Amino acid sequence: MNSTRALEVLKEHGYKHTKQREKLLTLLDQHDDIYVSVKQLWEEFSEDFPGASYDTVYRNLYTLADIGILETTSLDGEKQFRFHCDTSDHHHHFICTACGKTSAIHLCPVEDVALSLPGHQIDNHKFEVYGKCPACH
Amino acid sequence: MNSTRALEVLKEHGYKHTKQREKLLTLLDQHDDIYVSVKQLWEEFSEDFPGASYDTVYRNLYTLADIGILETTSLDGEKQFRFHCDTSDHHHHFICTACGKTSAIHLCPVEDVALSLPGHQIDNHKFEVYGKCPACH
DNA sequence: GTGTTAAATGATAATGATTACGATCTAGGA
DNA sequence: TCCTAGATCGTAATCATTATCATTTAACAC
Repeated sequence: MNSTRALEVLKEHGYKHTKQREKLLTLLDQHDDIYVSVKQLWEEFSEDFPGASYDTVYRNLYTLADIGILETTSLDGEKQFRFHCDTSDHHHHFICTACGKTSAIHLCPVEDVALSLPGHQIDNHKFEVYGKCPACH
Repeated sequence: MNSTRALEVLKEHGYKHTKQREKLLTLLDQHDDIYVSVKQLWEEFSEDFPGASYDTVYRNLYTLADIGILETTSLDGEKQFRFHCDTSDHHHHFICTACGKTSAIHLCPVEDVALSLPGHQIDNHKFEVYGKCPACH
């Protein structure tokens, strides 16, 4: 997923193309596969839009997550955002706790778990691995 | 883990035995293997200690988690607590989103993940499965 | 049992993330 | 160009978490 494609998806969902959204998507593009906090994005955003409402950044990030453009996680009680991976296969992420950089993990045990929990209805799951990426290690 | 053993562990760590801590542990005992929020515990706690400080419940829960008596998770941005499992083997949890009840999951893919991420230093990981338990299903 | 002291609690408020709301502005179609 | 729904701004409310400090209390020595 990238900003160009994201703008199309926004349109498909009836959302308008605004300068603010374009800027926000550009920022997300720059962070590529790195999780970024609302606060950091708002700070970067404010360089181009002085006095920008925190709510604007916040609301748009949640909108983008809602329609599947972004994926989120929560680190230390703070939500983090990044573009949703393009790959169609189900996968998870290693997350570097130093820089936020992520690496895909292409194995998931949830199928096996389902077998070991008869009578349980499984709605979703979370599997994340934390540590230091090669660059930060 | 139960309240009796927990009081011993508290003592081992140099913490005092107070009526409040005893009550809190009793409450956790009653919830057994169910994740409970600070707020709910504080409400139940307040029945015996009217006007109890929220901070007392909160602080003690974090202390108990620090010394390994409790384990925590975060649901909808709210921390939840339960007694740490007695079993010494590494495991994870299925969590019922309706009642908070947990079931142990005795398989973990983190070893395999480590192999697929050369150069990464893995510090910890989170694997949780959410859904409805047999009773709530 | 009494006194001492460090720790715990109560009362209150600060902090930070998230969410809400009304007024104003603007994108996009008529 | 005009109109209108949607977006943004400015501000503030809400909620979970954390801090502060005076008061109380558990644990220990005597």
